[in-house]
Amino acid sequence: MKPITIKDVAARANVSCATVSRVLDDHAGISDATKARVRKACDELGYVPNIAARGLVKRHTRTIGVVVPDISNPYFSGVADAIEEAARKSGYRMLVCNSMRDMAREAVLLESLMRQQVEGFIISPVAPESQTRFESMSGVPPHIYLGSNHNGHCSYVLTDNRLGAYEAARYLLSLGHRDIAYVGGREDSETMVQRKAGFLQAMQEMGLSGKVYPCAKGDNSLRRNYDLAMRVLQKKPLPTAVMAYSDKAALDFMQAADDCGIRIPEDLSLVGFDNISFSALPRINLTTVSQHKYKIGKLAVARLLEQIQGDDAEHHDVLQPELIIRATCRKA
Amino acid sequence: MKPITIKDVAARANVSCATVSRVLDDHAGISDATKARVRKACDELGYVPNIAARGLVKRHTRTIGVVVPDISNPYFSGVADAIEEAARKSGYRMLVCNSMRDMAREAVLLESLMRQQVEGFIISPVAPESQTRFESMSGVPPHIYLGSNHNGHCSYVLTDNRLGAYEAARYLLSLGHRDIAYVGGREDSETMVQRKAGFLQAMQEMGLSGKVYPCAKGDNSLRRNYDLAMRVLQKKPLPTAVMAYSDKAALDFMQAADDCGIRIPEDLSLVGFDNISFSALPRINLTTVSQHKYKIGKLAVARLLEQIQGDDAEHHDVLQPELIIRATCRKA
DNA sequence: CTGAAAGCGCTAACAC
DNA sequence: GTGTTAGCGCTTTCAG
Repeated sequence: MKPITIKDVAARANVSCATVSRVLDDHAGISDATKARVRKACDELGYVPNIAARGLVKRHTRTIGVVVPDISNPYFSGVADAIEEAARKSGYRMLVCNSMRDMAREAVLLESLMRQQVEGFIISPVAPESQTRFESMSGVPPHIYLGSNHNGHCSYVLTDNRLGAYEAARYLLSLGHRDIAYVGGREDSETMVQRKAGFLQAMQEMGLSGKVYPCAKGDNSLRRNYDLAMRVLQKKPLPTAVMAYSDKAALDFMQAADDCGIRIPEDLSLVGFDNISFSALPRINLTTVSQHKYKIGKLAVARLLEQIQGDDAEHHDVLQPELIIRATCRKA
Repeated sequence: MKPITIKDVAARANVSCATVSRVLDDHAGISDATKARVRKACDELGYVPNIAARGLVKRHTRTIGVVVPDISNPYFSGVADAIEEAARKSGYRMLVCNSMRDMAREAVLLESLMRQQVEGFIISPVAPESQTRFESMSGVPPHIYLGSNHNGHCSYVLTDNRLGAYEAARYLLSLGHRDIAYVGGREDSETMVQRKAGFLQAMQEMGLSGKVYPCAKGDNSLRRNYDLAMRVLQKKPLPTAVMAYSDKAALDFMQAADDCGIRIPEDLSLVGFDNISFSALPRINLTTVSQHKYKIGKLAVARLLEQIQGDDAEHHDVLQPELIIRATCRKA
């Protein structure tokens, strides 16, 4: 049972392929009679147009690619959902890929997306070097960066990471904490650099020096945050508060603290970053900095579509973070 | 800057398109000299083959579709990850879609996948009626069902839902619970029917009757589980234990219990189903029934590929669930 | 209003 | 070894 093509439909409706194509594309100037005949033939045959063939001749695919470092992280799946919705509303399809924080894989994915003739893509790069690589490639289609892993000379949409971390640190400070540790994040990530800078700035303004414990470079293991937390939890004296790079890192930290019998917030205050859905869970109730996933996705699609339509201006969209105070912090 | 085609490469390397095609496809019998020349031209031009054009002539796309009801649920994103990995290892690409538990959307997605000429798909259907619909359509490619939402006359891979629920109920019973409520799930879901049956069977074997509180039909709101939990938590007397349809529902139940000041497990024991990653979080520590996401995904791909290669036998793969005892249950 | 023909980028016979 | 040709399924001139 080989696939039904436009020819089969044409034959059955006693018209030419051109006519079938026209009614399927809703062209004006077709008699109602033939229109009906063609539609009927399509139904009877169960005809499904081959979108690739169409793309070939139309020279567009109405498809965008999305590549995120970790799709099972609710932050990224939330953003991807928002992108999908916005894209669909504009008649575009979305292809999502998971780079798994691996630059080599990221490059492979990008090429794969190009082979599939995406008209553009939205990427949350593994590291700033990703951009360098893209720029060295030829024929890279329009794209928008998500987050801070780029050199600034490009279109991007991000949450003000520095500000978010700054505000979180200020909050901890206002609670009387002075010995605050920053935990998690990879040093080769620009996002990390900025969050760390916000943290350090707030500390310095108080004449304090904050300690930073980044992830070991190149360690992408699932346990990396947990292991790191364990190391920090051995310190004596224990910091009175911890700012985690992300909610995911914060949750792993919480796990480790639990396993050590260190209570949060009684013994140690904790704040995250991202406001993923699971941070609002009962018992977790993580105080965190919120990024607006929906706005980010929507804006990224809008910018990408502008770029696809020929707007070659650089757009820098910086969204404001919001401190969500829940239950993992208390007075020092 | 229009896209580079095989012609451009051919021209630059002073060969025919056919030759370029041959070296790209690693055909035997090409002189090393031309091979090198072609490769060089590709690099210099930044040529990226158009996979759609190739698919047109090869009459295959090496692509499979996956449709899940809720990609932001870690259970499904876990399965999708496993599918992607298995597919990639066999030289296939994966397209994931999110039906959002909406049958109409599910149908649209399926057609969209067919337009994209997927060679087959793996679907976790919204409801058993989905299958009826697929069967009424013509030209539907090979496919594998995930879970229980089908009539059994098809290839599927699932976890033994009845057994899983049965074992969870037995566990609760062994702890001395007698007043157990089953909460969540939609009644038009076959998965629900089976889990409910396992629960009820265990109860009946003890001469008990279990109460079941399903979600309101058609309610896909984010709050549905929470609202339902609230209703159950108003009951007097309160059941001493609750079996939730899924971990997600269990987590929402926990939230509601917290908000009511009802303690888990002190006042009420709770068990979930799925063993999503977040159930192992500190403080959550949900006792649950585990489905093996990785095995499920891998097996589904293997079966689908067999089917694509012409094996038209029906395969029914039923995986054993595993009760994961954590900290949300205690003696009645 | 509709058909014939050319061609999108690529590969697969079949020549030479 | 390599080129020529035809054609995958579709849309789009250009005629009529």
